[in-house]
Amino acid sequence: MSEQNEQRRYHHGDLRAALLEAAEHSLRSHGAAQLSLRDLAREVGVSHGAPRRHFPERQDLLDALAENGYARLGERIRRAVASGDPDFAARVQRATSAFAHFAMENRALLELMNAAKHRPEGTGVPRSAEVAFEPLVDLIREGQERRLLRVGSVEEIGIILYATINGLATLVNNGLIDAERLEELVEIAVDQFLRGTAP
Amino acid sequence: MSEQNEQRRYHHGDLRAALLEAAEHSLRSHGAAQLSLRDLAREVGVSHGAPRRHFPERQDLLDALAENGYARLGERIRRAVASGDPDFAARVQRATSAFAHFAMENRALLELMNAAKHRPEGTGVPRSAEVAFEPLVDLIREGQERRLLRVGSVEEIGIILYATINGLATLVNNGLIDAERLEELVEIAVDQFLRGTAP
DNA sequence: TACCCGTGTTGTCAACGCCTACATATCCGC
DNA sequence: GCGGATATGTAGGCGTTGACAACACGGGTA
Repeated sequence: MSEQNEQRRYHHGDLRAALLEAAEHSLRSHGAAQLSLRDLAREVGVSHGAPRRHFPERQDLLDALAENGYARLGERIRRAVASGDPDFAARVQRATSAFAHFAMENRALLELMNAAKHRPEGTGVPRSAEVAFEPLVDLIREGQERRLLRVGSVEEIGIILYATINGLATLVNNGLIDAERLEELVEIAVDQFLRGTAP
Repeated sequence: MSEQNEQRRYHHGDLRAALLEAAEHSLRSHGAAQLSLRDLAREVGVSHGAPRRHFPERQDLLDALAENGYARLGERIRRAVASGDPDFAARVQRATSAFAHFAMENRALLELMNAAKHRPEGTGVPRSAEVAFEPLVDLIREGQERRLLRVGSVEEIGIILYATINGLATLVNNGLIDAERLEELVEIAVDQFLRGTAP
């Protein structure tokens, strides 16, 4: 098949990926509630029934988007922790700042990630979320081992830090804080966090 | 009109309130996405077009629910602060614990309150949200005045505390933490918060 | 070659939000 | 209390959606 002829070969080739990409774009510009399977099908150039093969229900597609989001968020935090000034507090600040930037660049996606509607069995989304937590948890474990933080449940303290940044981002997302203030608020919050968990 | 005859007087009497009540129930049992205006109309016993008089668009009803939620949350926090052991730290713990309980008893509502889709002009929902913040902000202001907390922007510190609890509740809501752990996590978070903001 | 099965198409259904035209009740100035 | 203005509810309809089923295509393999 000639790749230059984009017109309608019967089989799309990689419909699943194409749908996810279109969905990501639609999510970004119109929000999850406005996202329509039939719209995506039109955009990608397939019939309205085709998406069903890859996402039997609409929620399956939303879950895939959320999972993807967690993977990217985790990777981004991981990179932020690894690069730059190796000072511990600086790395924590970079990690949370990376989170905040991700949140502002992917507002609707973050809301989707925070939605309660994921598949109940859900080894999918929750699992990918835990992977995104890992770099923060690792950082806190390291801080405790190096006696920079007081001892305590590493996982619980990591969750609290994650929740704080996520909560601030949520407040920006629904218009209760201006976006420009987020960076500063995160900085203050992390400052307080480090003082509060100091040995 | 005989009040005992519940059947179909042409005018309902207080349709707006009846719709909100039915919506609250539907929200609780099926979530905001499943909430249907026509369903509510059926439940209340009016025609499918009637709700439009009180909520021209579906989002208007969701906003009203969110606003109502903020009012109740604020009131609840206010009461928690006022009653019981007057020790400062104890009052902060009670305030946040009240928040956590509200969150667990109104999961779908909290998600709605955190949604980004409120009316843009929005002197409605954001305003009512700020009212809900007030008791926390007041508490922090008092702490600073009594030299129990280090000085700093009262509003910003209040927002951070609110965001932390809200973030933890969100993690419970989407299944990343077990609900039973919330109380303990909030307690730890508030502990850290008080240490982090100590003078 | 012949078959199989993953993938895409077509047609259908019930439900929804939103709209308009119309009906009925309630309120307010006379 | 009368009568029109206004608020509130009804009836019907339009276009869109998600989900479903029956069918069409075509690449991979025995």
